[in-house]
Amino acid sequence: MALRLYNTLTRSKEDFQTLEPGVVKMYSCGPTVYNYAHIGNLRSYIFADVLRRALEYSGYEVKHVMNVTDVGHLTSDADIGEDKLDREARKEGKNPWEIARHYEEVFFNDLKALDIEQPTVKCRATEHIPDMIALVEKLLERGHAYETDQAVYYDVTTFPSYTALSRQSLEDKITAARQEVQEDPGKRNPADFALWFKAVGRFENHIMRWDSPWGVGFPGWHIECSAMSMKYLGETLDIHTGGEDHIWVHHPNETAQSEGATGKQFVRWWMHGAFLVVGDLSRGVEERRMGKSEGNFVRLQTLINREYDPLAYRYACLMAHYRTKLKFTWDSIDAAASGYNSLKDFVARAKQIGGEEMPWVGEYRERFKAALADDLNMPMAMAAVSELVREAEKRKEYGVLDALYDFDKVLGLQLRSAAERATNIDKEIESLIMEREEARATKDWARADAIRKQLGDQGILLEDTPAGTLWRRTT
RNA sequence: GGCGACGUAGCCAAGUGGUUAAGGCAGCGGUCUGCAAAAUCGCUAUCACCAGUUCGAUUCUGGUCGUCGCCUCCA
Repeated sequence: MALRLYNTLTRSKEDFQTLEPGVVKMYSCGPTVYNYAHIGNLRSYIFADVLRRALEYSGYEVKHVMNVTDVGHLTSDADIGEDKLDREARKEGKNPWEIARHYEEVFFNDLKALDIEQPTVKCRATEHIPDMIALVEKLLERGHAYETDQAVYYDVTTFPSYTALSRQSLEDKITAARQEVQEDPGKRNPADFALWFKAVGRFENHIMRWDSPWGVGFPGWHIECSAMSMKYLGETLDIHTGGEDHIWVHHPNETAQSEGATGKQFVRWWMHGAFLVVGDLSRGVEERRMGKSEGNFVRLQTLINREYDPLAYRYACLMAHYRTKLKFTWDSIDAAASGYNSLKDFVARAKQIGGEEMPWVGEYRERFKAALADDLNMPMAMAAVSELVREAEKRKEYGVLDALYDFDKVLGLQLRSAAERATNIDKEIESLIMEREEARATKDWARADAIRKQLGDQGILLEDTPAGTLWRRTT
């Protein structure tokens, strides 16, 4: 199956092909582990996961690398500011490494709950400092970088295609827009960004620090992605994913660093996921990105506490295209939960009734694949799923599980295990159901209803259908 | 101030220069049903507004209004 994927670099959909036949080298910008990830962050990883699964579904082997930013980024612009990990560390009375490990663990647990495949390689920034230093040295050698008494900077004027991805002219940007921003007077251009910070001035007490050719300090906040992606995947990646906010700063910087060092194309497909937007959830939606200071911070755990299945959130994400912002409301997650539940109910029913796959199912297989191939149009793929289900019900031909389980390789909604869990009953319950069948045959409604009630109390719902009595666990 | 995106039914959300504008959720009415549950049928959108291009625009162009994002670490 040939995929067409939207490339931010060209702002168009292109026929996807790998550099090396059959193998996709894919890198995803991972989390900064100084706080919990919210569901907006997680949407990006669901997007990357669907992409990865679609590639695997298409027959590729995917080498997927994700970084863990445990160095901490600065809280404000440019060359000053408090390190986020340091700040959290002081607040919680732990050292930055402990903080980072905690949030990292929670993050990967969230991914697991969302049935997101683990990256082939997870790499921590703090464990790749020598790789970063080597890269900075190379950039210095090649004349892309310069040193001041505060830091080592990348000189963006040495990289002519710096704005190719962002398509924003540097002149138009406001620099030092915020009062607290203090620029290093040694910087040559406002857009120059740090490759290495020296532990001087405001950073004198920075907790995380390493030796380097430029003295004790810590790496800049873009260099890790260049160093680690090239270390594990080579100088040219097939796909690089991230949130759409990275189009203008982080990814151009990564490109400048990598291509500046190698002289080769860094990324062939840049792919960016759109934001989840949300407002004051107590009052309906005002479209606003989720943020810690916005009062709209929803974690996966928040959903779990409200008794939503994490996969209902995944389902909600699948109902919107990855390049379109998705409005999150309690109504929308309710809608997703209902839709997901009825899909699970259907597979449980189909599993019990069974049947051979009829030729008409082929049309839906084709529709699903076509939707997937068209830049991961999951809403359209999900529509094909819904219509497949409706068609099966209408025809009373339930041999559609092979197709649905096949689709689920990409959807990641755990349909097979949901069906198995829902229909798995022990001997005792089975014999009660049979007893009830006999009672119904003799119109002993009192006994039949008593058994229905008894099983209902155990979380087992019975459905009397022309095909016999079906059951499923509702808990 | 600069750049960009978006505005489709009660809610979420696809899509297209021209037969009936996907799908999900919610709602209403009917069928089926011992009960229950499910299923099924029907109903619910002049595609923000204005103008232009066109034989024809929701889809292209321009403008207006509104919303949002980026320009600063942030998915």
